[in-house]
Amino acid sequence: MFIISEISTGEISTKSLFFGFIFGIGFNVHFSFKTVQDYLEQLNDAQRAPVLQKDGAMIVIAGAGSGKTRVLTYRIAYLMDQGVDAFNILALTFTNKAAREMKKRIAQIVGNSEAKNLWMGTFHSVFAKILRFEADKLGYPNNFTIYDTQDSQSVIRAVIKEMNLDKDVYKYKQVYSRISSYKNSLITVKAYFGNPELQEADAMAKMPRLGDIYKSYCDKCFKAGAMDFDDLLLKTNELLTRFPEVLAKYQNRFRYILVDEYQDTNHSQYLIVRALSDRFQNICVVGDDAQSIYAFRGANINNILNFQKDYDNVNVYRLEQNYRSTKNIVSAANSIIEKNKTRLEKVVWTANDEGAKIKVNRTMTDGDEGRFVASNIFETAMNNQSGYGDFAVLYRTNAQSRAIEDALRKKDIPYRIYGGLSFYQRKEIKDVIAYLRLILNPKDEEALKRVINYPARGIGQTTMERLTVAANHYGRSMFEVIKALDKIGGNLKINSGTKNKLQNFTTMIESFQVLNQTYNAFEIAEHVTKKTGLVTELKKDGTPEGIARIENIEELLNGMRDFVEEQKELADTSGSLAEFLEDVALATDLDNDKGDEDRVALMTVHLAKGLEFPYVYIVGMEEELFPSGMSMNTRAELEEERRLFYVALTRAEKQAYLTYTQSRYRWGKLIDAEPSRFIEEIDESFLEYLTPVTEQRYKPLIDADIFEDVDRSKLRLRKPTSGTPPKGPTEEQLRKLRRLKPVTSSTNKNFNAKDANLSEGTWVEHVRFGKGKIMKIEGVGADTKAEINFENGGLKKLLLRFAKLNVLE
DNA sequence: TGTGTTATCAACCCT
DNA sequence: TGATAACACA
Repeated sequence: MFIISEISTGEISTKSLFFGFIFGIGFNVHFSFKTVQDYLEQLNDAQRAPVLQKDGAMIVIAGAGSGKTRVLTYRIAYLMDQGVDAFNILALTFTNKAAREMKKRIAQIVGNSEAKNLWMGTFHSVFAKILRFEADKLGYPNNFTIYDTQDSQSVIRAVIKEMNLDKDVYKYKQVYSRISSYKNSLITVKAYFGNPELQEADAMAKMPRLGDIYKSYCDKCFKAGAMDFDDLLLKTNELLTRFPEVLAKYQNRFRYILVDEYQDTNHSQYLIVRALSDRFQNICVVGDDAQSIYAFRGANINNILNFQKDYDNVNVYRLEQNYRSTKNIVSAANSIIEKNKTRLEKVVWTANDEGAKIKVNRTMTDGDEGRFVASNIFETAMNNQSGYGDFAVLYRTNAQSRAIEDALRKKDIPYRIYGGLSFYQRKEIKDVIAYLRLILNPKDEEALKRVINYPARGIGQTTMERLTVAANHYGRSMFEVIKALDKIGGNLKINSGTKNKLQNFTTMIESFQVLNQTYNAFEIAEHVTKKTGLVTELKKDGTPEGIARIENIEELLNGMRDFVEEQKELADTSGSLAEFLEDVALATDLDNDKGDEDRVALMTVHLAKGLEFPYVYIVGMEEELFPSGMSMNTRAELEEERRLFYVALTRAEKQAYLTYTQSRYRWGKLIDAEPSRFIEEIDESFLEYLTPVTEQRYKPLIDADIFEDVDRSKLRLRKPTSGTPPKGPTEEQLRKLRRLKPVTSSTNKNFNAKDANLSEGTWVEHVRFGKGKIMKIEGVGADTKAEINFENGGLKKLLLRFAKLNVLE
């Protein structure tokens, strides 16, 4: 027992010896070997306290960068050290990636073989697993398909069409999001029809048939043996409420529950946690109300705000020391979040260096903005000898990535875009996946519709419609109808040629099913891509796009091979197709990240939650964009945008940049923009303006960049269509540009109302509000405000140095 | 039935 | 602008 002799710490439980033993053998025989106690010493007092409270309910309010992941990992390790069986611990995280990383870290402390037994993952993946096990109780097959958003929306579109409803009134995306929010609030179809208020609300929104759509949608999913994302939570709730013995089983199993990012849980998730923790009440939730950014998809910030009321004797812990960022960044972020009214008391501070001020930069166009970011990254990387992996560009919407990408590419700076159209959403990938889905669940109508005639097999629209009718009539899936064509074919008007084609298809799928019993995911997929003719089809195509698609399929296959290899190392899994598909269905964009590339990261602020980078560029700091124009109607919405900005800013370790432009292409049009109010909200002492607000850089009315951008957009056209003459700015754009030459400088600090020819009684025109008369001017310099009565917008008070006004003669 | 072109429509954040 | 549905045509 040479290992034990190395241990110098006084009190060690046998368990930690045991874990240490495994750890020592498994990882490093020469080791500097550590015990759980050693790790505890790495925590500060505030972090250690929640780790050491073994039982009971507790909430850890963790400021940005305060080491909450450490607390969670060490708490789990400590529980195991105290004799809690890994099988009895459930840890729910926000992303799969977070779960994987945490598991890895725990394995380093307690040993791989024990960590493996932890239940750790996102709500969706953990309960998908449980549902697979218990599906029959709810009438679902245990090989149920998980529909993604596209699948769900496609079903809804079909329902709307079937019911002969006006698709302009019943917009499928809107319908989907309404249904989704019902599900997240646990309003089932039955509950919906039992609640006149809801029906009335939908009627008011001109969608009186919403309930019927909802019902039909659920029926279709059920028949297809499919659950959508929201079902994974809704059905779990159903399972736990309807079957007390099942509830008891999982309560007994998950004696210790930990929930990360608790501020972003929705009602459905909240109830699951409540139910599971009800018996033992060993519940630890971690979160930061200041970082709650998912209200738009049903997250309820009240879950964290009210946690103390939900359990007896809740201990509240606060992590307030930030280890990530400079004093400047922390203080700036604090000055922002203070503006929010609904929040828990907490003071984030740091012992780190003062650091550089946050740099604010203004440009003329979004193209300029991209070029600024690119050259700044280039210079900073050179000057500080940093790798490109130290940089992140964060934006509010995916559409903004384009200008940044263009600029980075021109400078040959390597980058990686996260999110957007993810790998698994590409057509060719979805096609392969659809075949694989059909193998496991032939009732999966969305998958069937997708591939039954791709590659072309001569099965057309008419045939499909006839099959749909028959499927509805017999209450069977299309696959089953095809199988039974010989018996019912007569009434279907499907000729024998078509019948043959259909049956060839089902026979092919069935042959795959047979193979699936002996081969792993990778082998099946390779066989499928060959046998179905998918690759042959793409090879025929021959275009660069077609070749890229083949490469993507190859990448998918490589990914599957890796997956199978990885699963082999874990004893309890086999790398089966079923396991792979579940992974894919619930994968997020971050999950594909290997993290080993030295590239600039481009992503939305939402995606950046939980990450950190030395240098962060927050671009598009403009009104209507950040804060988003769609989220400025209520105080709650605006506060969420502010929290989002808080999240963005607190990603930065050393240096943050805020950039905005004066005009930007949006929706294909050049529109003008004003700087975001969030820049103003930061205490000025933390900011440094790179484009001094006093300096008036002369810009010609028609900026060269504008032409450049217009020209580039033309170059992007794949096929230069014949004869269309090159277009400069349209007459309308020119008119707008002329009109918009601001009378009041957009950033002039020494603004003087007289110089701008503004006085009480002057008639002016505003870009958005139109014509109006100045009623009153108040304040001096940068703070000069005017009260203007707009003909269409009513009385508004505008800060003149930002308002773009035109004097009307 | 398949293909190429035109018209229309939507446009954030995401498991 | 770009994605996709609808449409015209071979």
